[in-house]
Order: sequence, then C-alpha cells, then structure tokens
Amino acid sequence: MSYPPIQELNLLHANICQALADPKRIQILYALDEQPRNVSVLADALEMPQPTVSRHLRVLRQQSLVLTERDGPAVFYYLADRRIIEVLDTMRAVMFEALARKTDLAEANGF
Amino acid sequence: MSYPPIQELNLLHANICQALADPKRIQILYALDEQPRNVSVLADALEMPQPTVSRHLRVLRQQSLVLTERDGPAVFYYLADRRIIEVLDTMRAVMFEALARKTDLAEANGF
DNA sequence: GTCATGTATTCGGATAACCGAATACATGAA
DNA sequence: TTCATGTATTCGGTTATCCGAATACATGAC
Repeated sequence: MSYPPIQELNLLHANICQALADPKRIQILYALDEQPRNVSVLADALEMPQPTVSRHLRVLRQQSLVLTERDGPAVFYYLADRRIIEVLDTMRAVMFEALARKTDLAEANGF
Repeated sequence: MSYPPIQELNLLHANICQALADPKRIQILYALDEQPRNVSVLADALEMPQPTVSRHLRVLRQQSLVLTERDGPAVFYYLADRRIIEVLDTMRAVMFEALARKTDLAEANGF
C-alpha cells in the first residue's frame, strides 16, 4: 500500500492556482466565458499582442482550464469547466469583503 | 467619472490566486480549516521549518486569507473566510475530472 | 532588567514567470 | 507548390518566488 501523495496532490492543485494567478489570464478566462473565440479575435478584443495571448492560452491549456477546436487555420478556445468562473467569482466576493473590512478598520483607527 | 479599473481589479484578483499557488500554502490553509493553530504547532504538524511556515503565513495574511490573534508570545492563525476552502475544494474536483478526462483520452488512443 | 518561548525577518543563491520582438509553424485555398 | 491567414515558439533580459540558515524581534514570567 502506498501513502496518499498529499504533497503531489497539493502540487497539482497549486499548478491550477498558478495558472489563474495572472491578471491577463483572468481577463482571458472571463472573456472566454462571455464568448468562446479564436486567438486573434481574442487578442483584438483584449488589446493584447497575439503572441502574449497565445502564450497565456498555452498555460491555461496545460492545466486543462481551456479546450480547443480547430476551424481551418484558426483555433477556437473555450472554457473546459464553467465552475472555474464560479471559483473566480467567489474569490472576487471574498476579496471585496476583505477590502471592505480593511477599509472599515482603517477608518475606525482614524484614517 | 472614472473607468472601472478592470486591470487593477484583475491584478488584485491575481494576487489572491498567487497566494494560493503554492503546495505548502494550500496545505497550511487546509490545516487551519481543520483547526486554527499557532505557528510552531502548525510547523510541527506539517513537518515544516518554523520560518518557512511563518513566511507562508505572511503571504496569506497579506492577502487577508488568514487572520491572527495574539496569545502571549504565541500567534494564533485562523481562516479569514471559509469560502476559500470551498473554492479550493471546487478546484480540486475540477482538477480530478480534467485528469480523468485526460486519462480516458490517453487510453482511448491506446496508452 | 533577564530569560525562555515563540514569531518574524534578512541574506544569498537557485528556479521560474513575464514580456516584446522576431520568427517559425500549420492550414486550406488557389 | 505558393501564398495568405492565423497560431505557436524562441530568445534575452527583467522581475519575482522559494528555500535553508542565521538572526532579530516580541511577549510575558520572574
């Protein structure tokens, strides 16, 4: 019998988080949730250079956060699992409340 | 009137994700969910050096993911918001399904 | 004050992330 | 095959992260 590889599990888990840990990738994920698109259309919409978008998409692809479908020379990207957006939304909510708490605290201390 | 600073928002958001993007910090968060503890007790339980735990806790604290309470010379750490654990759990579920999909795909291709 | 306990920080080096710019690659049409 | 379109990769430099080891700091007891 082998140990449950908790360390390994957490490493994989951390890799997912790492893939989410970039402002542009977050923007890309929300954009793909709004509407799946191919790389250059996405790059135009987000006003990012195409290679930048492509590299970020690779990171998301490597973590299976997005999937692809070819359409001639173009490559369509779409979310692999919409729960990732729910996760991001929850994190945002938590973040806002934490910020509010911090602000209240600061004000209570006369700032 | 000012633009909604989407870029800034996503940066803050990414900072939260970044704080989650480390295997040891994930382990620490789950451990604190199980039971709030002070630094050295946590370090013993997780078999990590005390300075390592302290540095990771600082990262989590900076993102308001954990809060503290002094108890003499000891410092008690606890989760700021249990939804973070729900987020982590959801991510794990998504991750497992993605892994399963990959495995199925590999097997379907004769591996 | 001094000490014991517990916590946080600093330093230095290794590793990894990010970007712009340039370029290579893939696909389908002609 | 050649070309146009769309996508992916590489290179070089900068910046950030992580750790072990050592050390500094904080708190309360005495």
